[in-house]
Amino acid sequence: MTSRTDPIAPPKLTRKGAATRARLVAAASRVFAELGFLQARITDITKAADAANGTFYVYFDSKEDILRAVFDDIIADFLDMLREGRPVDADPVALIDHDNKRYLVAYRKHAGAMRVLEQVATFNDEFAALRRSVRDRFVARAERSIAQWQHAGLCDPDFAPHITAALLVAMVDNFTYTWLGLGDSHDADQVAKEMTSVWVKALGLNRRGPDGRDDTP
Amino acid sequence: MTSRTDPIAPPKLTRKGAATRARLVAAASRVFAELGFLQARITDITKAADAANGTFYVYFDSKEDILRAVFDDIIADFLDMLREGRPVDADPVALIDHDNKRYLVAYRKHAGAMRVLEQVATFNDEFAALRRSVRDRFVARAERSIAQWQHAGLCDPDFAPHITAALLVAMVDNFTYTWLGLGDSHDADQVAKEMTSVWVKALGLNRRGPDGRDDTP
Amino acid sequence: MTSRTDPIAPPKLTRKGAATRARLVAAASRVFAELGFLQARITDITKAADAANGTFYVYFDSKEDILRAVFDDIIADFLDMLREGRPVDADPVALIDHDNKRYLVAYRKHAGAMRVLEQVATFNDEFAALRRSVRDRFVARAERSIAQWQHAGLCDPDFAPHITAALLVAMVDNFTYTWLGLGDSHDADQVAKEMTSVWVKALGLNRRGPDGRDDTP
Amino acid sequence: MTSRTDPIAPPKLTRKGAATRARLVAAASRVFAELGFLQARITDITKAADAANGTFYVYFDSKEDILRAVFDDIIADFLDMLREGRPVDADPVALIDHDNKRYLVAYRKHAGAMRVLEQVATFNDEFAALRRSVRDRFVARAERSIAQWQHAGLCDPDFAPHITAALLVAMVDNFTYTWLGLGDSHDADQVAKEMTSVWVKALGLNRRGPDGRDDTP
DNA sequence: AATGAATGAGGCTTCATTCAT
DNA sequence: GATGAATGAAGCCTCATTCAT
Repeated sequence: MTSRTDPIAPPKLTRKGAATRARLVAAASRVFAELGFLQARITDITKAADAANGTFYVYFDSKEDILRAVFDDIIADFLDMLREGRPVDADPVALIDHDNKRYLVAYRKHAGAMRVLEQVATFNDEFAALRRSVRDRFVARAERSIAQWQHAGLCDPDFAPHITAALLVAMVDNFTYTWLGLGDSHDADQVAKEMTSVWVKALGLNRRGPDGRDDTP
Repeated sequence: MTSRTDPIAPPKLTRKGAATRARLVAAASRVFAELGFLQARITDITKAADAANGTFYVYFDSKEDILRAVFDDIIADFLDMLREGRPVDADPVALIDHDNKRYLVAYRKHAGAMRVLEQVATFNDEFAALRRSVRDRFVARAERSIAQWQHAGLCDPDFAPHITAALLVAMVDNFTYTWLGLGDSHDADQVAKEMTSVWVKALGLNRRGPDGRDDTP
Repeated sequence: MTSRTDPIAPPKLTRKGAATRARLVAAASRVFAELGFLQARITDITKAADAANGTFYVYFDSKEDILRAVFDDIIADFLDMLREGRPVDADPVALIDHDNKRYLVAYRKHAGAMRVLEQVATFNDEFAALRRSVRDRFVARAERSIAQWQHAGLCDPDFAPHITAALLVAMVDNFTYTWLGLGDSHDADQVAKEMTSVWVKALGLNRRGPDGRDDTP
Repeated sequence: MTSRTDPIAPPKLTRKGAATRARLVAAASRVFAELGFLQARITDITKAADAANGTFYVYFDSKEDILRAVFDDIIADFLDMLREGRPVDADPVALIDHDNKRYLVAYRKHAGAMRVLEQVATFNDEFAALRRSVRDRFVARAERSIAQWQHAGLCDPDFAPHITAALLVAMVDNFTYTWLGLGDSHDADQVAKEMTSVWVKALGLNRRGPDGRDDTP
């Protein structure tokens, strides 16, 4: 059951059809965020989209299918936000700080959807894979950076990059989930600061000033 | 209708009744671990317990109710395992190392149930609260220790104990979930080592040798 | 499925057994009156009798069976109350007045059970027959009296005794049901007075004084 | 959840939908009349309507809900039949005679439904209220007429209109139920005649001839 | 393209009754 | 005689999905 959004077989939609489809996706996004995937009924979605029940199946094969479409949009935006404005050639600390802050911002924007993804991943293999792929991407990026920094003598050489990256990503990921997804209350600035601080200390990064000298006390 | 597991009104069961109830709970534990909560049907549980369908309702009101009973046992054991053998008066590093290792061992033992808890917590408020309470307990303990260490001058004084504790617990919690709950592959010894290492470095702990001298290089 | 109360095959009960059985019947009477037959569960009865579930089936075959036992007692008492103190050789009016009043008193005493009978009679042939037999007894008695009075020239000769008796019994029966069974509010003295009045006028009875003279104005 | 028959929020049905709904109501009417409310299963209704099981729940929430719809139709027709052709300015006797006869005709037409109402009223408060409201309407009308006649000097002034009206309505109501609802056998003409006769005599009505003179013997 | 009616598989739950002790 | 655990038939109801316009 391939998604209608499968780029291999792009469906030809009239302008009106595309609009209806988009309305459904937007409605689904709202409904899922509010009720969760399990609780949401097809009817809730079509009602929210002001469409007839049967219209749903003109564009989607199943609830999973429209969720896929919802995530297509959201995950793309989520990833875009993370890449956006990433400093080139910045020192490690600045980079980590930027990445963490972007993550928090992006997560806050899509907290509803992320919570849904967290839910669906617990019982659906496909979305478990999607959820994992998002994480793996971060782990891989972090791992790459860490290895580089180790190689360049910018941080401790004595730990396994992969596990450490996985640990730190788990930290960011899950803390953010409980905070923004589930409603733990924390001060945003402090969170960003401490989060970066843990990374920096865990990696044993030497903070370099603008002149390249190590300014660790 | 109150749960049959309500500690306020403990039902008086004959030996036989208690045995059947226990068989159902054990069966439910297995079935939930294998199929997940959502996928599991009452019938799966009674079949696994070799009981008639209606027997289920002699002891439990609903799938949620028996899950509660399953968790009654498992969470208690989980927490017991964490407390077990905790060194008294050990230095911080040894303590952290112990706690992390115990956590991993306990989690491995109950990985199935923990995965179920993770699932149910995404759509059921009661179990979301349970899941959170387990976490909060760890956060609180960590926070308490950290504050002590800060006060005693054993670790960095410059960070907020609560957020840092929450971050590190999130790390352990979620890494363990993806590793033991979802099947990421990692080397157990290495995980324990790096996990503790991140804590130690994040907290800026001074590792003391047996003679009490700071042996940080 | 014959009742355990079947007089043809009287069960031999020990003193203790008879007591338990009686406790169950009494409990059933209360429970049925409070919840109605349909709503009442066997469990409600045994609980009210402070007996174990299975004990019920030591003495009764089914819910219908114990209801039969409940009615055995109650209908007998109901009929006894009606016969009790019936004046011999009284004039028709006094007789009618007495019968109506006794009916109201007896009904009030057993209103709960009568309501149950009314309910059960709507779906169970056996109890429909019981309910009808109670009524038929009254109709027959009234019809007999009326025919006598017609023959004796004490009332109008121009109406069919059977239908008129059935009409007047329906009136008493059903008015009493809605009043005492369902909770319509009326003044008891007034009801008795008007009820008798309708009978007297409907039958065209000549009220005789103690000296036997017609005292109709 | 409000009933689909809620007049406040009338559902917009297509012609086809309305037809299916009507088929279900008609089927329910038949099934209830034949089996009684309690014995009837949803499946019996959908089978009789030649519809799938789930179709029932497209239009109704429960067995009670469709019964409401059945009664919506039937009670309305029942009441219409009673009003139909009521003589204006007729003398009391003619009016009573007309009302009684119409009642018998209307009841005969809807005997099945009335028996169902009698059943459901014994355990369901809503329908108990409906059943009572039908009766109260008659009592109120009778009471009004009686009071008028008393005021106009057309009948005895010495009795309480409300109780007497309630008594006479109980008579008609319940006699008719046992006769047409439960199958007592009586001659229709004779019933109507005696029924009216009891009313007339109970009320002490003076039968006026065409010239307005009292023609009571 | 859009509609909304129709479907029916599937799981839950009750509780009268039976059983083993 | 008394117990209380065990049973399973029976019917309800939901809702994703299909169908016919």
